[in-house]
Parts: sequence; structure tokens; C-alpha cells
Amino acid sequence: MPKETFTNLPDHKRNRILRIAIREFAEKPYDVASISNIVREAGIAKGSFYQYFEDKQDLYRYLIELGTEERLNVIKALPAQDLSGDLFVYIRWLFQSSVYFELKEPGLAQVAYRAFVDEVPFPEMAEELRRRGPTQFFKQLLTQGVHHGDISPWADVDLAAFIMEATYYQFGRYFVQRLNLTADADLEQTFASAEAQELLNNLIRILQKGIGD
Amino acid sequence: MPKETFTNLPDHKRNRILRIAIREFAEKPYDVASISNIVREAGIAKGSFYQYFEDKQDLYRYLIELGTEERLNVIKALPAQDLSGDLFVYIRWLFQSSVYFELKEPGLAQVAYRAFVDEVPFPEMAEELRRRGPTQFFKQLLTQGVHHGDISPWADVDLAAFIMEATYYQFGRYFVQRLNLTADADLEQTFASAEAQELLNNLIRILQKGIGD
Amino acid sequence: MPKETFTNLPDHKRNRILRIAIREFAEKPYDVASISNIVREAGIAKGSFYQYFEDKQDLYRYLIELGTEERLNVIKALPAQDLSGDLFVYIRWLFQSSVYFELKEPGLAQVAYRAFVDEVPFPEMAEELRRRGPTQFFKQLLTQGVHHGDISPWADVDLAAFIMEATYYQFGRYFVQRLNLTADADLEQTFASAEAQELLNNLIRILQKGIGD
Amino acid sequence: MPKETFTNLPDHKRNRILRIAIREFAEKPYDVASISNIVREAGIAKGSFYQYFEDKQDLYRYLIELGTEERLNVIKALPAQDLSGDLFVYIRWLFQSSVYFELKEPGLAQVAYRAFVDEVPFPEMAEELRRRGPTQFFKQLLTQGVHHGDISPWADVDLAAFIMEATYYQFGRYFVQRLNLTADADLEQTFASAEAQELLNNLIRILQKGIGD
DNA sequence: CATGAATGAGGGTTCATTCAT
DNA sequence: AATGAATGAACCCTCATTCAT
Repeated sequence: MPKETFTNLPDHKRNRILRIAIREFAEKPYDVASISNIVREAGIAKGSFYQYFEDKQDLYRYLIELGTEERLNVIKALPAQDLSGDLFVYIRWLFQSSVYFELKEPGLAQVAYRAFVDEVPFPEMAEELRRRGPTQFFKQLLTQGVHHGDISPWADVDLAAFIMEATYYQFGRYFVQRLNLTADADLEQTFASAEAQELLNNLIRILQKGIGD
Repeated sequence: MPKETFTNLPDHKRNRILRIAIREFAEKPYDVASISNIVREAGIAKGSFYQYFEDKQDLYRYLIELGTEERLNVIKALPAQDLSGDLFVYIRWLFQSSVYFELKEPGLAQVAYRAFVDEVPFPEMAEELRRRGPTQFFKQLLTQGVHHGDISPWADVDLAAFIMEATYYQFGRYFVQRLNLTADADLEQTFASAEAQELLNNLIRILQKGIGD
Repeated sequence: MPKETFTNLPDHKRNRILRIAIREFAEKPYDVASISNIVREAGIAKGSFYQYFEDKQDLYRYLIELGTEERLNVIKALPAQDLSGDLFVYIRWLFQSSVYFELKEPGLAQVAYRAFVDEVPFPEMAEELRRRGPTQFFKQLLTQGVHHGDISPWADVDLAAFIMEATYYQFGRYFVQRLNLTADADLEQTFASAEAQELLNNLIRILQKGIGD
Repeated sequence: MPKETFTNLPDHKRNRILRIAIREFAEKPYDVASISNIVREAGIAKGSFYQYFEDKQDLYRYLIELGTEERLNVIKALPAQDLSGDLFVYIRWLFQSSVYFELKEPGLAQVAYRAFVDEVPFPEMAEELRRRGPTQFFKQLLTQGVHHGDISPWADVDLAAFIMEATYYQFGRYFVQRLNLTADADLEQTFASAEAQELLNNLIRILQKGIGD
């Protein structure tokens, strides 16, 4: 966790540093991301960085933390969705929240994505990420769905969770590219658009009913 | 591309170098993979490496090339599957070939996967990889499928191609992990097993009919 | 020398800082001892340190000074020993006082010892330490001893002083280790013990009569 | 141990680097000695240093090794001295060899001396040095001496070994300073001089018979 | 054609010291 | 008087690449 020194920084300076750090860790794998780059771009002294953070790992862990926090904030900001109804309505809501996050914090989203695929070079963290990751969640969700009758009893729950997760991870970026969005687009309006709604509907329909005729 | 000096190398030496290089680039992101490591492990002189390859990029490009070639070889080695019949039979065959490749050349598969997620640090290549990637192919396939009546007319072809691609990229590794396979397993036997066949069937069934009840 | 700000500090705070500083300079060579460590452990601000002391050297010089002062205090606190009697009784008393100091102020003793062996990185001070060191004192002592008939007329006074000094510097630590003492042992009792008295006696006997048979 | 790269270096270059490295580690404690200094003074690239040595420790260990080797060489070059005769003749020979070494390799002697007093920052090595150090040797020597009748039966062997060791460590430097020698003095001639012989004789006489009258 | 020493920029990190508050 | 953020030089070490042999 960053030291107080960092927390006490004036907002614009702290945010500038964070923005640059996020970009660095979003663009490059952990080992390649460079503190030297960050301080150069942020215009601060190398020594200052180490007043703010314990070390490179400290910054990185903080960014991951920030990512999960922000993801939660985004979810909380959305109209809540309960689990008791149709499971696919809930899944639709999940994917939507993921896209919301991707649009609001593309940098943090990319850092988080990297944390999964790059295999972070400190094992205990990799482990924790795996535990907190969506895989287990999807499996539970689908198992429940089978009991409730929303999910086909013949479906291989483990396999289905895998497909959903693979899709889930990439969907945000697909959404952005497909609808030609920019980060500063008005989020509410974007999601209210017929195009966006239809895209989400189609995604869910494919998951639910497949693409076969 | 490697220089003639490399092509002229005795097979066992050339292969040894390749094997070690593949391992290195499979284990680490491009910038972290180390020529020093490779030559040390391969027991060749640093200078020799630069007689064989222009530079680090050259070797890397060659590995990527090798990967796509081997992927094709694997596909060609499989009993051909024509496109005229049921599209899902063909798709099943596609996924199966992907898994075959993953099992036969896990190193190259991992290098290719990294090229996709790590975003190689030389943009023109990233671009090229994206162009040659399976997305376009899947789109064409599905568009044809709509005409043939295999694919639902209401399906969003672009979106469906995205889902298939997202799944396709990861499925090899999922398959290996799910069935607890090792690289040296007998491929034919592995695929002949009821478990493997069932897993592939389930994957296709989900794509075709969804997981909804 | 410390600034007034330091002298004006409440005793417990000043002493706490000193205690921690002594430990730091006792454990590490001058260049490795870290002001950052000291202020962190003492719980004072970096800036405060520089209100108390001119710089790192200033603190260090003060500790050396403190060491010599304390050494003198220890000697003064011991029952005085006059020089008119047997010289070896006086020398015994000298060595005893050295051990007393080592036990009472092991930190300061170690700092002083380091100043001797590490060769402090500012030459003028090294010079001064050498000047004020015990060598000259031992030489005078022995010269007097020759006149009084306590010291053999054939003895090389300069050489003998060297041997005594070499022994003197290390004897404190040897004593502590040999008798398995801890810093908080009761000093009076420790020295009253037959073992301690015998060790001192033996030391003097060796100096006086040698180890030959 | 240095890599082959270093062993293969032309003599003058290898020696230049060694000379500078020895000076650096002779002048400063391990942590303060600086590889950057060494390469700057030696006029080689930082990277080159790491072609020659694994790391800082590697160089340091090598210097220690070199020191013990050279010490042995010096001893072997002296007319051998057997242990069967008068013990003090043997001890005289020991001290003389020590001085020889100090004169021939003052830098290495100082590095070795530091290794003992500075408490090298890698514990296993400190341990080994302690084991191989002269303390144990002196104790054995004196114990034997007691049996042979050369050493007084009442002498505290442990204490006597301590005194001898303390003297032994510093005697080389004392000798140099006392006789006003320079490193490039003719060694043979220096030792043949009446002054030097007398100084050694006096040292032994003091150890054997003490300084008392 | 093979070799492997040489290079120097760049990496993360620590430190004594300054100075505005 | 006390604070603690800012600084930048220095530390050890790694790397891709070159080039003389």
C-alpha cells in the first residue's frame, strides 16, 4: 500500500502519477513496466517515487487493489440486480457492468486483465487473484442455474463457465471497438442506445440459445 | 528471418537452439525473454547467435512464423474436413485441431498466445498478427453458415465470431487442464477417449444450442 | 557538536535518540550507518535531525566525544589508583577500567573500536584519534616504570607499548566473551568474582613475566 | 571465483584490475567498497566487470582467497621451520612470516584484516574465516608448548592465545611503521638488518619473559 | 563460421541533505 | 522548533548488441 506521503499529495499530482503509472502497467507486462519511465513522464524525482511507494510491487499491488475497488464502485453505481429472477437477466447485468468498468477505467481494466494472463511474477498474488477471480463465481452461478431450471441439465457446467469467462474477459474491449466508442463518451447515453442494448441482448441470446438454427 | 548460417546448421543443433528459444519466449514476455539465457542454455556463443539471426526480433518473428506453420501442419495432418456438410461438424473439427496443436507444440502455442495478450512491442507485427488472426475467418464461416441454414438468421455474426474466437484462443489450455493431460500423452489415444470426445461435443452443443433450458 | 536544539531536548527524548544512534554506529561502519534508520527508529522527523546536528559527521563526532568522556567517567568512578606503587598494579587497574567501560557502555565502546579499525572516512579525525589514543600514554608509563625499576631495563619500551595497546583494545571484548557476561550483569559482583580477578591477574602476570617456563 | 573471462585476461589488465580492487577493499569496509569506483579507476565498462565476476561477493571472496594463498606462498618461500625445537623460535618464525606478507602484499593483508574485524556481511563466510583463523592455531600451539615444557604450566592458555593473536594482527603494521619501511623496500635486506632482527627478538623475549624486572 | 570479451544504457533502490510550511 | 516531501547522485546488476580474433 502506498505510504501516507502519497495519500497526502495534492489531488492533481497524485492523480497525474496514478494515471501515468496505470498507463505504464496497462501497456507492458509487470517486469517490463518501468519506474524510471513513470517518474520521467510524471516529472518527479526517482527518490520521490520511493517516498510514495515501498517499491515497484507496492505500486502494482495498489493498482490491482484500485482496479477491484473501482470495479466494485461501478457495479454499486448500477441499479442493483437480484439473483432470484431469470439467471440470464442477471448474466446480462454482469456483462453490462463489466463493460461499464472497461469504459470508465480502461487502464485499470487492462492492468487487471494482464494480472490474469501475464502470470504476475509473485506467486502468492497470482494465487489470490485466481481465488478471487470470476471462474469460481461463474461455476457457482451456473450450478445454481441448473437447480432453478434456467440452465439445461445436460450442460457441462465447468465447460460453460470456461466459455463465459473467456468471453467475459474480452467482451469489454469488443464492445468498445464494435460500437466505436471513446473513453470520454457519455456512459449513460451509450448504454441507453438501441445499438448497445441490442448487442447485449444478442450476447445473452447466443449464450442461452446458441447460434444454431 | 534466420540467416543461411542457421538453416545450414546440423539438425540437432538447430533444433536444440529452437527448443530452448521457444521455451524462453513461452515462459516470459518478449522484453523479459533473454538472449543471454538462450545462448547460455544452448551452449553456443553469443556471437554465434548473431550469425544465425539478425537480432532478438528476428528470432521472435521466426518463432511466430514457425508457430503458424506448425499449426497448419497439424491441421493438414488431420483427416480433412470439408465445409459442405453441417457447419458445426466443421467447427468441431476446427477446435479439435486447435487442441491438437496445443498438445503437439505447447511451447509454440504459448508463444503465439503471448503474442496475442502481451501485445508484442513492435506495432507493425501486432497489427499483422491481428490481421492474420482467426476473426475474419470465423466471420466468413458464420456468414456462409447463415446462407446454408446452419446458423440462425437472427444471430449477430460479428458478435458470434467474437465469442468463438475468445473461446478458441483459450480452449486448448482448458482442454489440457480439464483432462489432466501431459505433453507426451499419446495424441491419437487421447482424442479417441470418450471423455475427450464428449468434451468437444459439449462445446459444440453449447455453441449451437446455448446453455439455456 | 550538536546544536543547542539538541541540548535543550527533554532528557528522555535526547537519550532515546542517542541510544538509537549509538546502536546504529556500533553495528555498522560509518558509511553504512544510516540517518534514515535512526530517525525512523527514533520516531523523529528527518528534518528534526538536521535541527539537532549539522550533519552525519556531526553526530558521529559527538558519539566519539561521548565515548571518550564516558570512558573517563568510568575511570573516575573507580577507586583511584595512584602511580607511585608497583606499576603492574596500576596497569591491572587500567585494564580493569577498560573492561568496566566495555560492560557499562558496550555501544560506545564498539563505536570507538570501529573508529579505530574501520578508519573513519574523514582523515583529520582519524589523525586526531590516533593522536589521542593510548599509545603515547603507555609509552610514558613504561618509561617511568623503567626508571622505577618495575620494568626490565632491556625492554624495548616502544614495542612493549605497542603490545599493551593491541591487547588493551581487544581485552574488553575478550573478557566479556570469556566470562560469558551480559551487559546487564551486576558490575560490582562480576568483578568481585574469583574468576574475573584471576583472569586479570593472569593477564598482568603474562605481561610481567611472560609465558615462557 | 572469477569467470574464465577474467583468468584469460592479459596479465597487465588482470593485474591492474586486481590492484585497484584490492586497494578499494583495503580502504573501505565491504559495503562501502564500490564496484563503480573500481571500474571507473580501472577504465573498464561496468558490464565488463560482470563478465569477469559473478558479482561483488565473488570478487571479494576471490580477494580473500588470493590473500590466504599469497600468505601461504610467502610462508613457503621462507626457510621452513619445524616445530620440534624451541617453541619460541617457531613463534618468532611465525611473526616474521606475517610481517613478510604484510610487506609483500599490504593491500591483501589489509583486506584480510578487515574480513576479521569488519564482520563480513555474509555469515557463512564469517564463520569459515573464524574457523580457519589463527586463534585455534595459537591455542593448540600453546597447549603443546605446555606439554613440551616450553610454556609455563600456570599460563592461562586461552588468555595467552588471545594476547598473541591481538599482537599478531597488528604487528605487521607496527613493524613497517617502526622501521620506516616502504612497500618497495628490498625484503631480504630489510629482514637481514640488525634493527629488524632485534625487533623480532625483543617481541619474542617479551612474550616469553615478560617486561617485568 | 565460431568465438566471447567489451560496451553502456537502463533497470530498481537507498541515501544524506534541503527547504517550504 | 518541528515537520516530512523533494531531490538527484550513487549503488549493484542485466541486457542486447558489436567486433576483433
